[in-house]
Amino acid sequence: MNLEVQIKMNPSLYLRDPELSELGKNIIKYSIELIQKNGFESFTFKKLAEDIGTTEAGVYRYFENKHKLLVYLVSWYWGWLQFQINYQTNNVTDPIVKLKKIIKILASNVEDDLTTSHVDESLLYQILISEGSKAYLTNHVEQDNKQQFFKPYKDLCNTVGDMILACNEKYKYPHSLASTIIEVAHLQNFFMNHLPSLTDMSKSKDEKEIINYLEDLVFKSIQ
Amino acid sequence: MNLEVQIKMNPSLYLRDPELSELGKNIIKYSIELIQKNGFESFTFKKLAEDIGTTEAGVYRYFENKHKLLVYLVSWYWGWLQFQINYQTNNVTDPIVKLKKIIKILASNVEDDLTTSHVDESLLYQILISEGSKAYLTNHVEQDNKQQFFKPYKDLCNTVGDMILACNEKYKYPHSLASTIIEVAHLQNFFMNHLPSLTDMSKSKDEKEIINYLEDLVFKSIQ
DNA sequence: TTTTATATAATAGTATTGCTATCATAAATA
DNA sequence: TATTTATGATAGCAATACTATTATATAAAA
Repeated sequence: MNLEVQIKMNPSLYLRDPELSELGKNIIKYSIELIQKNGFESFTFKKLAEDIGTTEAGVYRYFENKHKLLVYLVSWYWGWLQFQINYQTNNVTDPIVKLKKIIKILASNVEDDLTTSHVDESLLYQILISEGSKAYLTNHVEQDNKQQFFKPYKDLCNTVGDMILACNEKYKYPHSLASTIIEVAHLQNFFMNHLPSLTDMSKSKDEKEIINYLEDLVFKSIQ
Repeated sequence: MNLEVQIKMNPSLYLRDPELSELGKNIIKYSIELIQKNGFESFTFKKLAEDIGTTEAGVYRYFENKHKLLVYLVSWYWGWLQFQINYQTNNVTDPIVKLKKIIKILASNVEDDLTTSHVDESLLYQILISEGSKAYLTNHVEQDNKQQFFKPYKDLCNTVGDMILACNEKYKYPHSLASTIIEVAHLQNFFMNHLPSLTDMSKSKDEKEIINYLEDLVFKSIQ
């Protein structure tokens, strides 16, 4: 038996758990491909169903609508990233080294994690960059928040915030700086690739330049 | 005759210039109200037409689709803000004072500017916080960019970047820091109001705390 | 084994959205 | 006065965002 990493998901996000059937796993797999390829606006359950070889009604049995599916994917990603961060910084004791490691993970292009067979993390990372903020930039953000849809994101912010405080317990804005790092990592990546004049990254489009920028920003901020 | 501030707009954004007719001005005025109230996703030209007292086809004569209208509003805002910044920092010589002033303008709740009768800037500011990034977070960002849709935004980033360099000409990331300030000002405002645990702002929800955070971030970064 | 619950496929149908086209009329301009 | 131009009114159409129904296959429970 293969050891598969399981990310525990909020059941309010789905009607039927997509991890528990082939069709469900295909919905996840193909929706990631389709959203990454054509963007969230042009993504429909009908197109997804055609790609999978099922019907629109079949997809609706798993997810109420495409927004819930997006929130599911985004939550899954943050849950997976939390796991990666815990795993990769587990044996690091120096908080500064740890925080640098976290920044690197947040701003690096992700490689496909083969222990999660139905999720291509490198595609999902691209979705997070372009579509991630649409998960919360809605008129119903507060209802969604009450249903805990953003818990994995908040947990990650807390992890980063705690690490900031471990570096400097007197720093006044650990949560704001944490959410800033996470968002700016994606924003600068998007700008670097699509609106480069909004950044100082060279034409090589190397994520390492974003990591350098973020490290400079963070460690000067917290001293 | 009243002196009205006119923001010069990119003609590719509209089919007919909305500033030149009553109907056009109503499209701007009521779209701002409707998007601010119900969010961009649920906004349709049909609902807008009903509010104005015209027909859907009437709105389509001015704007190709709702995305172009959003980009129009966002561009208008950045153009207007550029004007405000130039005007309000005109007589300031010290670049540090000037940069502080800019940060304050970027992160402050805007009051309605009475010299622009068909635009309520305080509502438009709310739209920018919740919907602004959707103007560029699309699959067609590069085509839109080629058509100069984001020029006012880039111009503003350049202004801020120049001021950063005026404070410290050796700072390595003036454009990235500029786009970071602009985006984070809105993001932290959104989080403060809807997902407060992602920030360190108190329950008073005072924008001044965001200004303090940004000042701390910027001036520690550039020394 | 038989019964029964469960998942999926196939199909249909409906309201709304996004958009285009046509025609009549009113107002502004030449 | 003739004519261009903007608007209003209406129609229509393809795609989107769903919901409902029935049939069939399959796996679990009796």
